[in-house]
Amino acid sequence: MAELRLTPTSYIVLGLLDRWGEATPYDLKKAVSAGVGNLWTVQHAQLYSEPERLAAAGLMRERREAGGRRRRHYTLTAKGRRALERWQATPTGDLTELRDPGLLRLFFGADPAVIAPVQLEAHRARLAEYEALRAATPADVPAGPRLSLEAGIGHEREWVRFWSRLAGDAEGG
Amino acid sequence: MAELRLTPTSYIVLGLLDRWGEATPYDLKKAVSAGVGNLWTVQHAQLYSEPERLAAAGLMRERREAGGRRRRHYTLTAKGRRALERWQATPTGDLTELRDPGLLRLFFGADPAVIAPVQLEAHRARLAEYEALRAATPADVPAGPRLSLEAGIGHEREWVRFWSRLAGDAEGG
DNA sequence: ACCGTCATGTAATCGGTTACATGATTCT
DNA sequence: AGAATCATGTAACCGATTACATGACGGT
Repeated sequence: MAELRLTPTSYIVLGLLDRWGEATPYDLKKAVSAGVGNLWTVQHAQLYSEPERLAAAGLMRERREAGGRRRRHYTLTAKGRRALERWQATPTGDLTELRDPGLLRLFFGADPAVIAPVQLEAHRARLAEYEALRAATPADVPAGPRLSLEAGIGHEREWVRFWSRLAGDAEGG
Repeated sequence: MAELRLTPTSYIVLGLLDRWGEATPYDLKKAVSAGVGNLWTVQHAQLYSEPERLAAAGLMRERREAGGRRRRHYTLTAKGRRALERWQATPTGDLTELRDPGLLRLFFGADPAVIAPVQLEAHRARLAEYEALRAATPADVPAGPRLSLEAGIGHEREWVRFWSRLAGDAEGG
């Protein structure tokens, strides 16, 4: 029940549990890949340690299978749900950094003609993937994931614009 | 001279040193704030430990002041410069994740009417800052930083579009 | 039978963040 | 003279990544 800092990873676990009702770390792993993973990756090892931390703080309950694999199943406690809701209701002025590996190279003097084509292709592929995902999205998925996907698409388009111009310049020059 | 993994932080240090010629950790801190910091933040404590790591691997040389503050001054070695150049010349297909705290809340069901206005204002402020920066940029800054700033502006515009729509929907609905 | 790939987890390492400190300037 | 901020570092902690393992299952 000690104090602990809640990180984005914590809220990802809390948020997923809120939807799933009950889940093992492996369920969480699958859930991450299926959704949030596009927006915020979590290493699978953390899906074992983080619920443990959260359980120690009383935000989740652990049930251990008696036989066989002895899997751990987690569920939110009321306290956990409150923490999640408080977080959802608290707007942030925090902004992400770009933290883009290609752009970092560019910043430090890499030749755009070298960087741009590879980045361009990677972003195009991702954009296509997102758009396919959107096309395949059933009507009943909640607004959150849908909007996040829209955001992702918007930014991928922006990257494609950016790197296209650089790749084009190199080619044309 | 042991093997070590070079992280983005490493390349930031190498890249800055390459421009500055020689610098103390505090110089690096100022250099980060002035430029790359907008794209990729580095905690100041790491600007003490990272050069040490790099020096141990032979990528940089350390000179210690004899008296007074006994500051450490670092310069690139030939090996360090080679590492930097190799990195610059190696395109990546690695892509960043969005990792946006506001979007994460949205994903997990936060109310856009709560999140959007605050995010919108923050992004507008940042956009204005970037545009001011661009306006004030002297003609002789190298292409790297200039292009990075362009990328930053593009993405901030995208965020403003995104959150505007959500804030507007909430208001209009 | 063998191979690959899910499924499922633990352990160790390490980079990065936070906290702690203190002298020097500048401002009121 | 005191407050606040800048300058300059060190130390401790911890979350996250990487590496290491092993059993089950589907296919050739």
